[in-house]
Formats: sequence, structure tokens, C-alpha cells
Amino acid sequence: MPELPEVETIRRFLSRRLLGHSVTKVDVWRAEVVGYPFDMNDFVSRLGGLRVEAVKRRCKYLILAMASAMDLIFHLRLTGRIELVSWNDSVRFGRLRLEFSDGTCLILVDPRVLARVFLVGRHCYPEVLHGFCELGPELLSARFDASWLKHQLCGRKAPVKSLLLDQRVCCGLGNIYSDEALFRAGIRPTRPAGTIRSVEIERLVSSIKELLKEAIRLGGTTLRDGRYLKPDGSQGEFGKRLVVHGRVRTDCPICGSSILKIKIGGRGSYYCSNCQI
DNA sequence: CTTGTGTCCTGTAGGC
DNA sequence: TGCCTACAGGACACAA
Repeated sequence: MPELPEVETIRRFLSRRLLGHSVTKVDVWRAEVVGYPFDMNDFVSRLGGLRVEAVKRRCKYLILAMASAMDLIFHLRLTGRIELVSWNDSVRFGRLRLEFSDGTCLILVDPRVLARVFLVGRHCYPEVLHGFCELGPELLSARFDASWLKHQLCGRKAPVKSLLLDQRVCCGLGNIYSDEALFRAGIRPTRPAGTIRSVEIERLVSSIKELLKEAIRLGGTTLRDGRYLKPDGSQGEFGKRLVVHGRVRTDCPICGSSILKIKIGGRGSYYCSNCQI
């Protein structure tokens, strides 16, 4: 569910609350969410007692850098959420709970049980997290620029949206922000990637960066169903700023045409057929 | 290598 | 109201 702005919002939140505290108790309510170590008991025993030294993000991965050079890595996939509570609330769809030395409880909530948690040595990522090492540059870093994106799109026939969703290309974009970025850049999501001109690619890169900065500033996007919430249960405010995503049959704010919905690579995709060429 | 499709899992919205 | 289907902020394995 969460894309880059949501994970970044969660990261900032956890950084304020967890830094310096140690894990005092681990409860795994659904063993499937533990991606590594394969033996769930190893996961629990190795994690116990470790102190949080930093809270980082790479792409959509949330990383608690723990003592002993161990990283606890969360990937929330479609419906995962992190909740911080001060005591042992019973939480619907709670899959995993960490209790910290100050009494704070971190709960991984995930109705669909698609989220995963990995506990890995800081230098053992490739063996455990296969996609991790191939992730593209961070979208808000200088390394993500027009010349790099051009190189990725060049010669490709797949719809540009499919490539924006490819984490090796635009790591951190998901279905919401790729629709919105393409709208801002005036590019139709179905365009074969290789046909996008340089000037459009430049527009796309700056659209992506501005969009993500805005969304982070507003704490991410809580859609109507409220599946994404900040760790304190409050909503992200960027949903109000969505122009195309999820807004089929509403009016385009630029030209007034009706927003269309189609499927690209199995994902619902929204665009304005007048503004996006 | 590239592109498209199915799969994981469960809840919910919308059609009839 | 009550069933049934389609769909959902993601990422992988696999087939063509």
C-alpha cells in the first residue's frame, strides 16, 4: 500500500519514538510475515534485546538499524501498516508486535498478510532480499535525473506507466503517484516508453520530485478506505490533492474532460485523455 | 532481455 | 437483504 511518501512519513514518526530503545519482547501472531530468518524462533531470539540505532528508508523498505549491525527491514506491500501504541491493545489484523524498553509497542497490522519483515546482518542483503540491490536511485536524490531516466526508457515498448512502477527504474513510486506524476507531466500512461521525448522526460522527472515532496509534507495519502494511517492513527492529507487517481468520471481540473480509467499491467490507471498526450 | 499474466491473501464495494 | 464477483497503495515467479 504505502509508496515512498507514506513510508517516509512512517520513518520520521518511528525515528522520533523508537531511537535508543531496545526490544524487550517479540510476539509473532502470523509466522508468514517473518521473511527471514526462515526459522521464526531465530527471528524472535536474535531480535530480543537489540537497540534501535537509526531508522532509515530505502525505496519502500523501512529499515530499523539495530545494534550488532543487524537491520530489521519492513516491507508493507499493499495493506501493511505500522501502529505505535503505549500498551497492549488488541489490534484487529495485528500480525507482529515488538515491545520496547520504554513501554512503546510497535504493531504490524496487515489484513492481507502480504507484508514481510526481515532481520538480516547489515552486509547480507543480497542473499535475503533479492530485489534490494537492483533498486534504482532514490527519486529525491540528484542521481535520479533526466539523463538516467532517459536511459531507462530508451528503446522500450512497454507502457511508460509499467516502467514507472518498476522499482529498478522509479524506486518508491506506486500506483497512486505514478498516475499523478504522469498527469502533471502531461504524458499518457499507455505511451510506449521509448516514444517519450527528452523534454517530456525532463518534465516527468521534475513532476515526480515535486509531487513526492508535496506528498511527504502532507504526511502521505489516506484514501477513503483509510487503509494507510500514520503510526499514531491519524490520516495523511495528500488525498485531497489527488487529481486523477481513483477519480474516474470526475472532471479534469485543467480542461474539464472526464477522467478515464483503464487497466495497464493489471493495475487500475487513471488519466485525462485531453491533457495527457 | 523484454513483456505480460498469474499468485500470494483477505476484506469490502458494488451489481443484480 | 443477501449473495457473488471484481478489485485493492506490491512484488515476485514464470511463460511466451
